[in-house]
Amino acid sequence: MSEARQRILETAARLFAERGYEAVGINELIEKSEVCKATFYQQFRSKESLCVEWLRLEAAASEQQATALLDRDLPAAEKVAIRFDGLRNFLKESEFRGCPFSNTATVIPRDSDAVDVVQEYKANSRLFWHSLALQVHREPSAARALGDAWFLLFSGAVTEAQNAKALWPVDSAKAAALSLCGSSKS
Amino acid sequence: MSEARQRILETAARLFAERGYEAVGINELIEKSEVCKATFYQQFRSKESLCVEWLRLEAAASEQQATALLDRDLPAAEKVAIRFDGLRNFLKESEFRGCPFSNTATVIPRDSDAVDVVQEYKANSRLFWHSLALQVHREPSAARALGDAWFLLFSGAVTEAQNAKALWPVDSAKAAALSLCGSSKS
DNA sequence: TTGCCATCAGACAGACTTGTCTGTTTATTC
DNA sequence: GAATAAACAGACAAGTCTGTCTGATGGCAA
Repeated sequence: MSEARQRILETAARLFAERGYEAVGINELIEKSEVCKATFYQQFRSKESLCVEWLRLEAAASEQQATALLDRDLPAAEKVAIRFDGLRNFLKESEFRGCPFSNTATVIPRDSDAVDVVQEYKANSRLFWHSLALQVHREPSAARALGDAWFLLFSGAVTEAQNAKALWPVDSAKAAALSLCGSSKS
Repeated sequence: MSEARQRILETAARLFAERGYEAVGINELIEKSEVCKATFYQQFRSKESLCVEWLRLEAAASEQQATALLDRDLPAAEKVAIRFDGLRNFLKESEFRGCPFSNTATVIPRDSDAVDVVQEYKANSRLFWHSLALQVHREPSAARALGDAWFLLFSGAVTEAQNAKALWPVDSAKAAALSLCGSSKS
């Protein structure tokens, strides 16, 4: 990958995360990337194609993290706690920017390629919670119900922490998630 | 209220809900409202001030609906179910447009007055769930935990139904919400 | 040396945005 | 009938946006 492309992607990741995809213009982006406009359009067909690549990279990183957590030798409840603690840190450090995928999905056209990336990320995210739930329930349908509940609590926590600019949604979601986990262990 | 103002607000409610606040321009708005630009700017200081008014009206309508539901003479679990069924209908009819408040919050500047309206709406929404939870648990802290869990499941369902353009998040959230309700009834 | 290619620099196109302005028309009320 | 207020019509300002284009510059390899 060319150095220019690399710089663009790094800058985009930072700016898009900080202020959202649509609030960052190409002109600011290339300026902060120290790249001229022609170079940008040589590396990326359009702003949208940069968006797709950015989301793909974010998804890949997230995927890796999820797999690593799943593979650790810990009780499922512990992993659930770790996941919510990680969210807590993320939101705190990023000043409650929220989920890049959901946020981006609300501002792009319905037919954008980025929509597919968002949906794929979300599907994988749900699968992560399902896998985790299978470490609690052997019965598939019960595991799926538990996984979905975790997934939705997590998503709700991100959204409402972003809205309230506070951490209580994460704490409440974590508590609820753990209680779902504990109450069915017996 | 002048007829022009009324028409603007009605059109705004429709367009903003359909495509999001930032995707709708003033020019389209006044055209569809059959109102000329000078009239718009006589009725509203700016697009942002229209946004604030729109959200206030939405919040008031939602508030009214919530109060009506709370006051009905039904078991709490039934009311929870009704709330999620209502969400299901809303998403279906609106083609998964999601929560106008959360969606708008992601596209407006952090210092906009609309942010306050969003936060107030969300706070009231949370209070609704707390009130409902108090009909299950007498103990305040347990009720608050249950209410928060419901609130977050609901929020997660809205977000993920919007992303997936599917209804399963609502169904899963409803099931989880009812199981939380039922498991603690004893 | 010659050719190639990525990058730089930045003007430019064209379409959008919100918001202001001037002047005209219409309706209501005294 | 005249005065007042509101709405209409639409040009215009000033800025934004994405994306294209031309031409210069520097490095590398055959």
